Amino acid sequence: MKLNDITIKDIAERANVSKSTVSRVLNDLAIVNPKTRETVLEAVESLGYQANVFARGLASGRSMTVGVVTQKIGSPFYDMMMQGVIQGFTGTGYSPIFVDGQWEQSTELDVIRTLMGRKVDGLILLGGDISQKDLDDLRDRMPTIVVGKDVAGWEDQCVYVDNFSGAYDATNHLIEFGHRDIAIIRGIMHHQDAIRRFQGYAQALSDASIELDPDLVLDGNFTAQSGILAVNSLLMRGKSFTAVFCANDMVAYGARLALQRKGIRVPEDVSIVGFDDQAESSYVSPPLTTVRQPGVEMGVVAAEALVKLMQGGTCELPVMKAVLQRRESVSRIVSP
Amino acid sequence: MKLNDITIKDIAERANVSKSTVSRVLNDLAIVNPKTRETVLEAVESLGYQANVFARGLASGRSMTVGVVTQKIGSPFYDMMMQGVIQGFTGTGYSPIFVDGQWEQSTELDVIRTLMGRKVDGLILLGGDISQKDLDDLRDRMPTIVVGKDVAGWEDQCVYVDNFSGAYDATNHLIEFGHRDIAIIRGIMHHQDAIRRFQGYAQALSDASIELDPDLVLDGNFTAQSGILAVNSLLMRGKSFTAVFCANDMVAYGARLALQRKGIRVPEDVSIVGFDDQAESSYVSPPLTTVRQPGVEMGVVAAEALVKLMQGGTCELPVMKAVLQRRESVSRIVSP
DNA sequence: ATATTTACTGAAACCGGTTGCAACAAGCTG
DNA sequence: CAGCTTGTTGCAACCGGTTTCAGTAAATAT
Repeated sequence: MKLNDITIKDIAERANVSKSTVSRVLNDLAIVNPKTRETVLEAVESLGYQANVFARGLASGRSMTVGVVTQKIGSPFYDMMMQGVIQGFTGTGYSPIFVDGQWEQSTELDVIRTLMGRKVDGLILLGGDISQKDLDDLRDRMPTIVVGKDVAGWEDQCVYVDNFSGAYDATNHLIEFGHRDIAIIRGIMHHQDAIRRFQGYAQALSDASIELDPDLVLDGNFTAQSGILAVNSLLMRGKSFTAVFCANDMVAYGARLALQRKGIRVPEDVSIVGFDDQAESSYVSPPLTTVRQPGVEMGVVAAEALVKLMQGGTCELPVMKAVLQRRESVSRIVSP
Repeated sequence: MKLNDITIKDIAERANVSKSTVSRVLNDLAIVNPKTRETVLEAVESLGYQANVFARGLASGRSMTVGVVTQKIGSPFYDMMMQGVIQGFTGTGYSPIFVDGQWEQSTELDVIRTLMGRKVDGLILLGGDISQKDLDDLRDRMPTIVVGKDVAGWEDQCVYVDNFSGAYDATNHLIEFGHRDIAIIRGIMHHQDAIRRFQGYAQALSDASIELDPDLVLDGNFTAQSGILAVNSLLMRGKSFTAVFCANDMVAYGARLALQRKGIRVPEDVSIVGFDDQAESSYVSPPLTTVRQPGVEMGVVAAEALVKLMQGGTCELPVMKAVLQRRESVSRIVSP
């Protein structure tokens, strides 16, 4: 807990060497006599020396911090990724600084500006809406990893799950269980994931020769409230359906509640599938069948990749799989 | 998006003044001729100058960053507070750095060390286990705000809710609804909140002249899984009970699921109350009666207070109320 | 008119590291 | 033994700001 005002000069004096030598030992980027090295390290140890980040940053240009732009702190999926990012950086010497883009392109550019002003060594973008051009510019300036969406030409620097196939699998699961009238509550349709998920849904229907019924396509905004609204409007219109595929788990919670309020049972009367597999989904009633996105892992992987990138290496990003978690919110349709 | 390598020297040249004058204009801590000032500001504007944080930090000792120690990223309540903290700092010029203490005293001290090495200007501790002595030491070194627990002698620097009265109210609500055999699934009992909540529970029982039955006191660890375990063990022992007060909402989810698995209905057969009011609780089935902790607000308030503290002022911290949210997981007992 | 403030500005030291370059000793080569 | 590496180290410049201190010109006091 001791705060030390011990500088490199103190170490130098204590070890009877020059500041330069101490610096060399600390960064081992030059050959130092093993004995000298030992002496210096002892001095460092006994005085509890900790380098001043500012001095180091000023002199070297490196800051040992990375900027992480998230979109909405408190949203389950982004939180998972943040958790992963922190995890991925612990022990590497880099500290993440988190900023919130709030799903606003201008805010996002603003906060990135701030981060650059803070001289971060690298950037992790969790989702986000900024233009391809700005992204490309960014990449020229500093190591950057994008998480949660794929960007054209950025194959090596993107960590994302295949939303299309996740949605396809989910929809297909419903179809296999005998469902034909499958409603979808979509996400915000200018988000890539929302689009991909819708495409996966449409493809699965098409592959099963089920015509996509526009009346069964509802729009939402990833919140539970929007799930409630969507189901209510569906019910109001008297559309018949036996299953709902939701943009994410929160929407699924809302949808389930809205159904229950009308006396419609899940899954006996209507089946529900979500997307994300947030922590609560295993424990709600009924436990939610959903597509698991490995948010934490994505964060970890992104952090590790960025470290490699910042150290001048290249990184191999694994493909992340979205896998269907079958639980109890889907039931088999008994053919009449 | 432009990255600028423009230094104070460039501004000085452009404005035909010295570096010192530019610095004075930028920090306005000395009288500068309005005309000179104008010229400098124009130069700053037109060149898009942004001060180098390292140089500034090195010279002034201030870093404009604050350290935030959380306990578990991804845990709903801490996430709410983090969200609030970020919110509270936006626009103040300070950036928060988040680190994770992982509920380990030693880790916590470690990460605080790291933060000090990064020369943060202030510290926000979200929860945490470090000793009173270490806390006191810390406070001597730098502005510190503790969130989520009360510390003796730190009245002006703690933001916390009254867990005791929250738990008291929750338990009392159950009593008023006719419950007498009220089980409790406690949190980790060396956490202050867990202790306070238990005390509130005990007091409410005592005030209603209900004897506390040790067999109805179960231990958990704030996870849904521990809620399941607790309920199962309760059921196994054949104890009769009509209500369960849970350490937090996650535990409540687990408890509900375990009951349902045994065919016990909530709230018809057994009532449940949680603590935290996380976002999902309004939408689960049945919507969970719980005690709302204003996590986001607490974060905001903490950030604002710390800013005042760092600027040499003092701060007035409002008392945060934990208020009972009555929803549908509690039912009235019909007296026989 | 001279002395003394007052208002403003610049030179230079300093913050605590990193790094290019010179220096010096020891070991080799011829 | 002179000449040249090689290994190791220190000196000093530099990174880009802040801040002390002295200095100048104008304003006020005497």
